[in-house]
Amino acid sequence: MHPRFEDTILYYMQLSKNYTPSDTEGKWNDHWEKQRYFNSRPDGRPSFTVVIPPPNVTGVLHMGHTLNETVQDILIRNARMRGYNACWVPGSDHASIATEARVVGMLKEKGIEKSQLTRPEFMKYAYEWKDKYGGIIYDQIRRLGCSVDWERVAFTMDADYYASVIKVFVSLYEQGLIYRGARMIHWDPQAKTALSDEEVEYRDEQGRLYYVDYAIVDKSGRPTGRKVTIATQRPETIMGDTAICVNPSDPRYTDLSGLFAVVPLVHRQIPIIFDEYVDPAFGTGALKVTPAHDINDYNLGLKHGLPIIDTLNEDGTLSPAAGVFIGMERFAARNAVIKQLKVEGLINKEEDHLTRLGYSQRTHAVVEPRISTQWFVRMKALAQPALKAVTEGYIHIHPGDKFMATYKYWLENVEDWCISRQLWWGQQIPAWYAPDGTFRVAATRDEAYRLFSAPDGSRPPFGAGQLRQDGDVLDTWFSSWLWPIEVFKGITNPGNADIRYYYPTSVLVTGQDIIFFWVARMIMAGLWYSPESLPMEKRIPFRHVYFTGMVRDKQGRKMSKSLGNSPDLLALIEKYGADAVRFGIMIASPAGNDLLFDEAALEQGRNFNNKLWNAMKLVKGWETRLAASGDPTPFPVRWFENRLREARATIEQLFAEFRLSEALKTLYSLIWDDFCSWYLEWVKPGFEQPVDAMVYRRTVGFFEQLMQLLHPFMPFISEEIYHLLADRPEGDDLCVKQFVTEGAADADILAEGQLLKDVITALRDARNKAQLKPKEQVDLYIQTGLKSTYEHIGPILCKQVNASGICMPDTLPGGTLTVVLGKDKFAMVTARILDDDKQKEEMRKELQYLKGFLESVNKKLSNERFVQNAKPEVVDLERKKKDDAEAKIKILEESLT
RNA sequence: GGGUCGUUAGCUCAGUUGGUUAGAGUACUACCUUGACAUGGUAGGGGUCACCGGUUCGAAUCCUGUACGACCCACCA
Repeated sequence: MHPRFEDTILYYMQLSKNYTPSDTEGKWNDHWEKQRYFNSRPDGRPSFTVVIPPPNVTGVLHMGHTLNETVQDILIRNARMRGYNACWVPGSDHASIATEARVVGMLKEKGIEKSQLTRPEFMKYAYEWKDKYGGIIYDQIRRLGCSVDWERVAFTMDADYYASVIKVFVSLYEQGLIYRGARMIHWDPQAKTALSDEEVEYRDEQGRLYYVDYAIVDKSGRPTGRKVTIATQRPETIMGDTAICVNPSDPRYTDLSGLFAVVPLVHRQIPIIFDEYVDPAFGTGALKVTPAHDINDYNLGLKHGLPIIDTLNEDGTLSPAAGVFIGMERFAARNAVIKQLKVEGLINKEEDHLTRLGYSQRTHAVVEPRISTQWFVRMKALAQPALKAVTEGYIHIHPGDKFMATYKYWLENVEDWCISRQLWWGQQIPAWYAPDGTFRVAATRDEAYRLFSAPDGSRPPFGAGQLRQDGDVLDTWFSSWLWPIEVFKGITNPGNADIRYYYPTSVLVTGQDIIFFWVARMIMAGLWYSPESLPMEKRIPFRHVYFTGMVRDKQGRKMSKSLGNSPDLLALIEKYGADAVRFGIMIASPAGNDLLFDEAALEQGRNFNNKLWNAMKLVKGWETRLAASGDPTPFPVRWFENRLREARATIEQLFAEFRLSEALKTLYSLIWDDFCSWYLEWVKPGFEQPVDAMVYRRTVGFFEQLMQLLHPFMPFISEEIYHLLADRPEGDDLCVKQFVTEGAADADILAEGQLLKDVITALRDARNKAQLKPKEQVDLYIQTGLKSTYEHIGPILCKQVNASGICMPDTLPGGTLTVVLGKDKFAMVTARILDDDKQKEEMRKELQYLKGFLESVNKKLSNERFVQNAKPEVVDLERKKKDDAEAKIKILEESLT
């Protein structure tokens, strides 16, 4: 006996008017988990594996996550119901810089500066933060109905996971793919760390261009009276200038050869250099070169052997090397420099200038180009196979190839990846420095110490305790790129049973915004760390990538905290129910398209819940008044059986193409229109009339199948209704009920059903237009060549258009409500006199339309080239259209006279 | 500057290899509350498929170009 089924009868008697999600969702979550339906272990079935894109432990889930998790759950539940061993691994990402920035902010509010804390003290706060927000995220995932295996929760800073990251670092270093060096990198002065190129976001902004005069002197420093004006947006960097550069072909400046310029404010003498790089048309055609603070200037400096003067501290204040305004914040310093230059009369012009500024993705501080010693991954070697995996079709990207070009371009032009971060929250870089500054890379201090030994085995002249570990941590993506492997311990315990069974994962569902950060790098890592003996299709981390779009608000704006347009997921679940939230977010969300989030869609989902609930109440209500079965299978049952087969095939096809919102739309229409509006109305008995027992049994069967199809999308209500429809033995839950394959649909029966629907609609329309009240009964006469068809759909037709009965005479009675559909003509005789003129008016309109239609068809058919070139079936179709239209016109014209 | 994608009903979107005078949801209009559901029922109105040109018997669909929009990439101070 099902654990809660003893209450069913009582529960049924109390069935509420509307569906109440909060009564069922917690109950089913508990039940599914207790039955361990979501827990997966390798077995003989094929695996279907999804690893969750681990949310950052920085806060709560937003609507973008909601969309991604819903898509994943639909795929996982569908697979679970189709014979796969479905495994969905949940987890979260430590999100190094993002979390550290939030923790620092939280501490600041408490009046604690990070600089006052030791590293272990800080880590303690960070772990507390992680536990708090990780818990919130997991609760949200559960409330949404996500069928993840909670025994497989992974976190990118778990001990094993940490070890895997270190192991990968060491091995890439040993393979020469990681190096340490001084390079120009992007610096976040707020977080005081280096960033990768990908972590910088650019925004167009209105800047200002200042024209500054530099005096020209000869090589012994004597004034020449000549001056050069340069244009700059960053006057605060002039103290770092080490040259002035002009284009060698620029006639305005040829005389400057061999002369020097004097840097304003600091009065340092710098050379004039010549390089094609300078565009004579921009500004004044003269460029100040500041190698420490601009990537182009850095490259110019390298080429011309210029010194580098770093005038900024790590926090963005001016360093002693600046000589003036030391310690002043960079933007304040800019204003101070401008003011001083004006005092000295050296600024002769200012103008607005559109520019692009780089911001730190996480702290939103303006980044500084900065020369700094960091760790890098050589990307070229890793990129090659990753490119091949996608271009050669081992990994399929959905939708279509929309992102292929982007992916290809990035990999073909990829730069080395700066992976060191000057932070504490993350995996600490396993490099160990001797007192003399040399280092070795190893997973442990002892191992590193051993590496310092001379080739003859003699010990180094210092103790292991004197080794100092690199203080930096690794970029968070340097750990998450291992996610699909290490959640199955594929790096810390290679070749184990899990990794062999679950890897490669089946599909990765994620936002298109992290295609470079994560998707491309996971492919690199997957290929690099899978045994080379395996074929490509076993080394890729996933077979399909499903990109979801960005969730925006109704007005198309990005969801953000500052705009306050990002709804709270739990509040939405409270208000509409988890199924309705899932429905609402999926219904208008084709892969890769941005989704304009509108609560109206959730309302539609809630209404759909209610519709299902009431249909269940209707069907359950028949249970107590069953009559013995009469006829062979009645028409509505035969029709819906085939309609269901047809829709099932469509839905399976849409799943195969990852067109999930289309599948949901198909299902929605199947349930609401075909099942509720047509089928149930056709088989519904009159008030307090008995129901054919076989019809009841078949109807319950249909309902179950519909709930099964719906289950991946709306798991809670479908499971609830499944159990309310019948008593179920232990373990018979929709959640794990396997789909059965059925035969093909019978096209003839579907066509008859369509005819019936069309006739009903046409007759109802005529009744409406004649302003007949629903209660006014008519006598129905039909003139048709399909008498046998109308004989078996007749009773339904009568009920649906409120006719007392049907006659099929050779000629129809006059003075009636007349309807023409195809080659059939219908007449409804009413108890009262109808407005004949109005009816004729309708018929004339119809006639006019038909004549236009016929004309267009005739035009085609009289075109010889059409008849010659078009496919025969197309021509036949046109001929048929012509016949039908002519027949209908004839009937209409007869009726009018 | 380079690239990708998009433009179909008031709004959000389908429209499969070119072939019924273009479909759905939502919004809108009219009518309907006695028996599943007004979070509902029945029916209806609504589109020159962004624009110009081309290919074709035939174009929302294929091709040139234009306009507008979104996104990505790029070292022009």
